[in-house]
Amino acid sequence: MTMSNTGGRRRPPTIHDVAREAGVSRGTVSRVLNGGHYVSPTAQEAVNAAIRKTGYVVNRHARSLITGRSDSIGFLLTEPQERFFEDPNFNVLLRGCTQALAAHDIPLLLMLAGTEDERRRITRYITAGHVDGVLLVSSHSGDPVAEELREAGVPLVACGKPIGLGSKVSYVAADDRDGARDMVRHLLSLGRRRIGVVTGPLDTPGGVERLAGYKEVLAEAGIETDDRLVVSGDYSRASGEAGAERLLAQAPDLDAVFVASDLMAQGVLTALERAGRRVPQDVAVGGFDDSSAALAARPQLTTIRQPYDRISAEMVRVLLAQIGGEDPAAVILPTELVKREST
Amino acid sequence: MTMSNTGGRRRPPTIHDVAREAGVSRGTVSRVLNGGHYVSPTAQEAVNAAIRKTGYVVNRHARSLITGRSDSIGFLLTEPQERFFEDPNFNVLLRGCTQALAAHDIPLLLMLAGTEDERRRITRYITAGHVDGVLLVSSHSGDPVAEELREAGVPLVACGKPIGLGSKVSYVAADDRDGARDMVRHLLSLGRRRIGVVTGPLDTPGGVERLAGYKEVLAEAGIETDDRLVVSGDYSRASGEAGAERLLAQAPDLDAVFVASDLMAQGVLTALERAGRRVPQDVAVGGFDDSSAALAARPQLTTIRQPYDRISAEMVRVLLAQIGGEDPAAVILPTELVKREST
DNA sequence: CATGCTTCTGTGAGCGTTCACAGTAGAGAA
DNA sequence: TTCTCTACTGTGAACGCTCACAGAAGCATG
Repeated sequence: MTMSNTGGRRRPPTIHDVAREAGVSRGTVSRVLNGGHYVSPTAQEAVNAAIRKTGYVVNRHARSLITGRSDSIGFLLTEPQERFFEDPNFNVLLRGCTQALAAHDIPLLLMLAGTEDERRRITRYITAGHVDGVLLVSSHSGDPVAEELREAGVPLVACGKPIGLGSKVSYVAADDRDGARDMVRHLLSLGRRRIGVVTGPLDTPGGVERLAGYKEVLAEAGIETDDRLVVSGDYSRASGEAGAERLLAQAPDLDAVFVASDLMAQGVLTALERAGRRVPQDVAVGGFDDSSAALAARPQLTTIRQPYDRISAEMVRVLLAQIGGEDPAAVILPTELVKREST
Repeated sequence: MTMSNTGGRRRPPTIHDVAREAGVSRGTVSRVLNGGHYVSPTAQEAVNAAIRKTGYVVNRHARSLITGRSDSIGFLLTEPQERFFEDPNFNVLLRGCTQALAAHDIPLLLMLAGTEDERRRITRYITAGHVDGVLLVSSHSGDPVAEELREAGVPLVACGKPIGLGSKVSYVAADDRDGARDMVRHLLSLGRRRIGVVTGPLDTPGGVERLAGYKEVLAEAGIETDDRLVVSGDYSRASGEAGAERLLAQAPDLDAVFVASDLMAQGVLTALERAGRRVPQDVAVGGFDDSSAALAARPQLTTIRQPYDRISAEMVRVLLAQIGGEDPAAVILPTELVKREST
C-alpha cells in the first residue's frame, strides 16, 4: 500500500507543542497525561489549558513504541462464518465488549479467523504484541487458538469454558447446567412428561452441560431418560429443524422439547408446524439464550436468558485484570427463565 | 507449573535481529519488507530466511510513528444500538469489510457511536490520525459525523448515500430505486393491483428511493397512487407490524404489500397473520435486503437482494483508493429479485 | 582512462512518546 | 548555618522503524 499525501490533513500537535504552549517541559506534560502525580497544580492547569487550546491528542504509536503495550484489545472469533451471520448473540457480545472497552478508552480490533490461513495470520499478529489481550469467542474444543495464545503468554479470556485447558485460561460463562435445569423444571410444572431435547454440539461444554441439566432434573422427578427423546444439533436453525424431525419420528408422543439454543428452537417450531403440532398446546418448546431470535419466533419463545451484558462486561474486566498481572479467573453467571408464548 | 501470565512474553525480534541474522543492514531488511525493490536476489533470499528463522513480525507502532499512517481502518456505526442488535445486515457488512481489509493485512477497529459522548470521543480519536480512513454505516441524515470527518480531511466511505453532502463523500449503495421497481413489477405480474407499501425512514435516501421506485412502477402501469396504501416505518420489526396494522385499517382491500426491509416484513407477516390474512393467497408480501430475516420468516420472504458482499468489498476498495490519493467516488450496485414463498 | 549510469547497500537522523536520572527549590531539622 | 528530605521539573536516551542520502560496485560509453 503506497499512501501518498491525503490532502487536507495537517500535522497534528505533539507533546512538544503543548509543552511550549504551557511553558513547561515534555516530561511535565507527559506526567499530566499519565495521571498527574508529582505535578504542581499550576503546571497541571497550564498543561490542561494548552491541551485544550492545541487540540492535542496523544500519539498512541509513539507511546506504544516505548511502553511495549498497544493499548488495544482483539476480539477474536473462530467460529465458522455462518454462525456469525446467523446468531444474534454475537452482536450482543461484540457490542457489549466494545462498549466496556470504550469506557477504558481502549479500541477493539475485530478478528475473524474462519479459515486456517486467517487463523495463522491472526495468531502471528497477536503474538507479535499488536494487541495486549484477546477476547475469544469459540466454543469448539478442537480450536488450537486458545492453546497457542496461552503458550505465547497472551492474556486471554474466553466466552464459555474452553475444553481441555483446565484452569489455565480465563473464561466467563453462563451457568448452562442450572439454566437447563430451570427450563426442564418449568416444562415439568406444566404437566409435560415426554420431554425431548435438542442439544448443542456435544464437543462443547455448553452442549454437554445443558444436556446434563436436562437429565438431572428428569432423574430427580423420577422419569427415566429415553434415548429416543435426545438428539443433538449444532446451534444452527437448520439443525434444529432436522432434530425436531428426528424426535417426531422416534418419539411421536412427545409433549415438550427443550432446545439448547433459540436459533435451533426456531427450526424446531418450523418442523412442528409442518407436522401439524400446535405450540404450546400439543408440544411446549423451550429455548436457550434469549437472543433476538426468541422474540422473532412465532410463537415467541420461552427461553433461558443468558446475561450477555454482564458476560461481556466481565470478560473485559477479567481481561484487563489479567493484563494488569492478576491470575486467570473463571466467572460463572446466573441465568434466568423468561416465560413467553411457546410453553 | 503455573507461569505468571504476562511474565512469559519475550521481547520479540526486531529488524535489527533480522539484519544481523541475514548479514545485511537494517535498510535492506526494510526494503525487503516494503516490496523488495532495489534488493539483490541474494539479499532478498537471506532476509526472508532470517525472517522465517527469527519469527520476525514488523512492529506497526514503530512503522506508523515514522510513516504517519496507522495502517488500520475504523468501522464506525452511528446507528442507534437496537438496530445493531436486531438487523442481520450489519453482521454481513461488518464481516465483509473485515475480510476485505484482512486481505490487505489491515486491521479493523470497531467503533460504536451510540451516544453523543461516544461520538465526540470517537471523532477525536479518528481526527487524531489513529486510523487512516473510516467505513461509515449510518443512513440518518441528521448525522454530523460524516461532515465532521470530511472537514477534517479523513478519508471516508459511507454505506448508502449520505444526505446533504453531495459528491464530496464517497459512498457505496445498492440501486434502491431499481430494486423497488423490480419488486413492484413482480407483484403486478401476479395480478395484484392494491399494493400497499411500508417505506423506510423518509429522511434517508434508501427510504426515499424505494418509495420512488414503487410509485414509478404503479404510474407506468396506469394505477393511481393511493395515500391510504402508503405508510412509513423505521426498518425495525416493530414498525413493520404497526405499519401493517395501519394499512389494514386504511385499506382493508389490499392484496399485496411491498415492505422496504425484511425485518419490517417480519412484522408485517405477524400483523397479517393476526388479522387472519393468508400469505401469499390473500396478501402477497415482498421484502427488501435478503437478509437472514428473509429466510427466518414464515413464510419465507420474496425479497430484493442487496449484494452485501460486493458492497463491503467496494467500500474497502474505494476507501483504500481514496487513502491512496484518489478522488471520492460513488458506486451503485445492482440488486436482484429473489422469489420465495411470500408472493 | 575518465565519465556516466544503473543497481544495490549501509548509515545517520528522526518520528513522538516515556522513563530514568539528575537537578532545583523550599521547608524543616539539627 | 548546613544538611536532609520532599515535591517538583527538565533532559537525554531510548523504543523500532523508514527515509534520504551517500557511496560502492559493475558495466557500458566516450
